[in-house]
Amino acid sequence: MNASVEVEKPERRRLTKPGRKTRERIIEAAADLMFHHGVGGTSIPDVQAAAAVSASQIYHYFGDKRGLVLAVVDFQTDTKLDQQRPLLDNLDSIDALRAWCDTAADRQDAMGCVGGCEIGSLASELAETDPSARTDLAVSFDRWELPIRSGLARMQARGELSERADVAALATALLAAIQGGMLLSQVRRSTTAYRHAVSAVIDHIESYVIA
Amino acid sequence: MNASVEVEKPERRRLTKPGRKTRERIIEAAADLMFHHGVGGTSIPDVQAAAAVSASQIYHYFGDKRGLVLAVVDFQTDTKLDQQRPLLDNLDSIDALRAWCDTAADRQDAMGCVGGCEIGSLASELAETDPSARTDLAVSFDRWELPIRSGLARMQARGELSERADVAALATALLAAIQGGMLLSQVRRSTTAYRHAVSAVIDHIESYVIA
DNA sequence: CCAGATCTGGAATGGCAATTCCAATCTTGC
DNA sequence: GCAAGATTGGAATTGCCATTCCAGATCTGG
Repeated sequence: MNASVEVEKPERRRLTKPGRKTRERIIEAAADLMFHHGVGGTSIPDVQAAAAVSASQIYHYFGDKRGLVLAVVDFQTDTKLDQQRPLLDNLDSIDALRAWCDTAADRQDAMGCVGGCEIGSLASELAETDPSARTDLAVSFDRWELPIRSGLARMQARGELSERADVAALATALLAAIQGGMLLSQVRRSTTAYRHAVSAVIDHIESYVIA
Repeated sequence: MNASVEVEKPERRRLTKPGRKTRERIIEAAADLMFHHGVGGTSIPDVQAAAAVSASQIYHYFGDKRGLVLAVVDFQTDTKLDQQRPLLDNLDSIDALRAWCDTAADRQDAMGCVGGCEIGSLASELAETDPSARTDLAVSFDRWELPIRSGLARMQARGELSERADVAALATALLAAIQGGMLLSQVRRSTTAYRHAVSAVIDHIESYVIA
């Protein structure tokens, strides 16, 4: 059983110290470019310039552009989830849910609603283009949804949420509201839609709260 | 009031009968390709082949690729709104809202959850790429949201919905749930997320219904 | 029917993107 | 410290794409 684990990433050991640094620099530059201009709008020469590396370095570390894109998907998922912690891991009250969503709204306002959601944008662009990216992004959304569901489940276990509440469905609904709200807000350049969307779903969750 | 209509497209008169037909064929082919492979994944030669036209015809009718994309945005908006009628114009009961959303879910299931929402996909890909496309898509979403809000407003005017309900916010929330649900469903290849998302928001709307 | 405009075919152009290659230069385990 | 392997630079290759051009065919109003 551990054989398969070792096979998963055997070449990781072959990365030297400066190599790891270069690899990381490439991913960060690519993630930034792809967030602002889309995957299709980001060329390898663009990444070269932004990361100050040569073409051979990119191909050395990622094989081809698809490989780089997959690395960016992982990076953005880790980054986005990390930046939401510790709020994300403590979504076990209505107030916590609201505060968490408000934080995202304020951050979006701060950047002028440019760019939408890092993961959602990648998902939309890659879903029909790159099958392995699609499955990776499905995992990303699962990782995002899990702490929401866990928080709701904890509320339910504590008896604060009705047994009739389907916490899995509610977590999915909230994530969907976030994604759809972000998209509308990006297009409209106003977080109003995002705020209305998450507010509606959280209000609905609140209706299951046991007074 | 009809003056503005005539001013809107003054060169339309210069399109000859076969010209209009060719133009339409190009748009339909481009819309289909861009839906399945994205705007960036659709080249002019691709459109040429699919529509059986020469390059000069595309440039004759649309100027450049951006012009074609804008035409596709308009076409997809008109098409999507039309295909939802007459349900879309009669969203003035909870049952009507549910039936309308179910129809979309069933259609999505029928195509294996491939492609997501025609408008949402364009929006995500073009929002930061093409400013005029972004504003066009903002209008598209407005056109979509309006009949939802109108239906809710009618319910409220009839006294079926509490005065405390913010019908504009609720309409936005439902549209966001649709978009986010579609995106999650596209990535997961299952309409479960879409169904949960719209169900949550419609349940919330129902909480404002006056028994 | 005919003149002017529209429409069409197909080749040419110029640029850029993805990828490859190879030689030279570091890093690291031993 | 030294070999083996990792890393890097930069040019070269190949192919495709957006766009242009122009000549010939077709259409439409009068």
